[in-house]
Amino acid sequence: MVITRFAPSPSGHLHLGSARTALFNWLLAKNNGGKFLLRIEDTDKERSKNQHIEDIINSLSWLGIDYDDNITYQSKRTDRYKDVIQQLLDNDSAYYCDCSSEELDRMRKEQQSKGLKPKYDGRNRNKELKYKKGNVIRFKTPQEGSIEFSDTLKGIISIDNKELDDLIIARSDGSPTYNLCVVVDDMDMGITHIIRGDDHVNNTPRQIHILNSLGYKLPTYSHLPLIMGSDGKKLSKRHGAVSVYDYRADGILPQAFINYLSRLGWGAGNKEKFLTEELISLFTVDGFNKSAANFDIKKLHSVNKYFMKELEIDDIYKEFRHLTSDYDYLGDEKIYQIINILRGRVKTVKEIIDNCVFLIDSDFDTPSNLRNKFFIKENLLLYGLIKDKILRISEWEQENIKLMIDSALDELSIEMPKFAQPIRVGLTGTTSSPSIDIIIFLLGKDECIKRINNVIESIA
RNA sequence: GUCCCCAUCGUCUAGAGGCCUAGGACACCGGGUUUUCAUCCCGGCAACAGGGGUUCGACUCCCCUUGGGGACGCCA
Repeated sequence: MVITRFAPSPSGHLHLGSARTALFNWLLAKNNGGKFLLRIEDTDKERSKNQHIEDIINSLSWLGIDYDDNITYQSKRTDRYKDVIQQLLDNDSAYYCDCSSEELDRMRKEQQSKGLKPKYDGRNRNKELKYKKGNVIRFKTPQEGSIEFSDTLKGIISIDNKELDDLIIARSDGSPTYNLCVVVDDMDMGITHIIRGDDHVNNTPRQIHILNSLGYKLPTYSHLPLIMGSDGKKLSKRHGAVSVYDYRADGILPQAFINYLSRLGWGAGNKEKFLTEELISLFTVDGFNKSAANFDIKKLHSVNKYFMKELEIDDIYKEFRHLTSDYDYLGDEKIYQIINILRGRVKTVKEIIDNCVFLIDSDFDTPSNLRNKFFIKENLLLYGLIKDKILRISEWEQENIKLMIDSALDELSIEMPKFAQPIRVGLTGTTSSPSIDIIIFLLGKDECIKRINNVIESIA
């Protein structure tokens, strides 16, 4: 059975790149009818926060990425790690080292000044030091030959063992380090396929050496190139939001986010748009791209725009309610109406909210240039007429409002644009809005009258 | 600095030696529809980093150069 995992360290919000890693691992498991496991790498007590764990889980669940079995917490597995470290010590694959941080710093500086790659030189490797409080434990990396492993994207990667060094597997306080924990966990969890960021390529040979000395079968590796910013540089805050949380706050739909993320570094022919179910059936590691992809917010918005139109209204409603409670008093029916009318005009859910402000606030400010242009004596007749006609509508339906507008145009004998703009500005304070009949319908009779009265007053 | 990886339109990508006059999507530009704005529709601009090989034939294979990314922690 295919078993994949996502193993974040809870030191911040779920990052865009991590979300993509999670997604691909999840897709691989789903496509194969396997399992997708979640593991929290919280061995760094300083940086790990419960709040971040919660945020990561929430973000995954928002994206629709669910995990199987229970969450594994590394912080709860120290006994197991210690057993394995002892096992490595016993079979001569590890040793104690008493180098101080200062000594190591000095050593690295010296190496760098000679143009060498900074790494531990193995000075205590054969001293057979005994346990002493404050010692670290290092793994005995083979010193000769090279190590090869196969990566589904990159093919065979070969690294000279001389490039590696004896990495620390237990800190001076006895706590296990990342590379050790990863190996033990992947082994214990039965992980068969690992999809992770490119930045781990250099860890892989180290992990394989540990895996080998423990006698465990290697998983299949896929190392994805990292996601870059729009300028091809490392993705960071200055490129905009980097956490999934922020994109939700900006009104991106989870389906759109999944679609967009999946197309960064992966593809299935020319296919651009798909829902999660289809994505699962389409997904294979063969679709991975070898070169790094740049994150483009405009494309995300365009994908989101597509889903704003295509999805069920409930999918949008859900996000709408998540983002604001300002409109609760309007009632669900009205909110559905607003969403339906605005969804085809905007890129994000947040824009729906931003663009329907005129519905709650009748004291909006109309810019002076618009007032000067439209709130003039020549339009008094027009405003008076529409007020009169609105008052006389008995059944408040869109169809009747349309008929009312038609007859107003007739009586005034003017073209639609000449009529619609003054009304639009009077009712919304802007020159850009949905169709005028829809606006009148949404505002309701009383509110329309109130606003038109305000306009008439301001002219007089 | 040392090692590892990568290289098709501005961006995401299609392309597995002849199917390529290099396709699609986003962005951009132009036109149309429209009750303003947006949507929508149609059209256009636009790329195989450079140099050597291999081959009857290279975007596709090999090498070098250049450019980009990553790693080099008692972080993960």
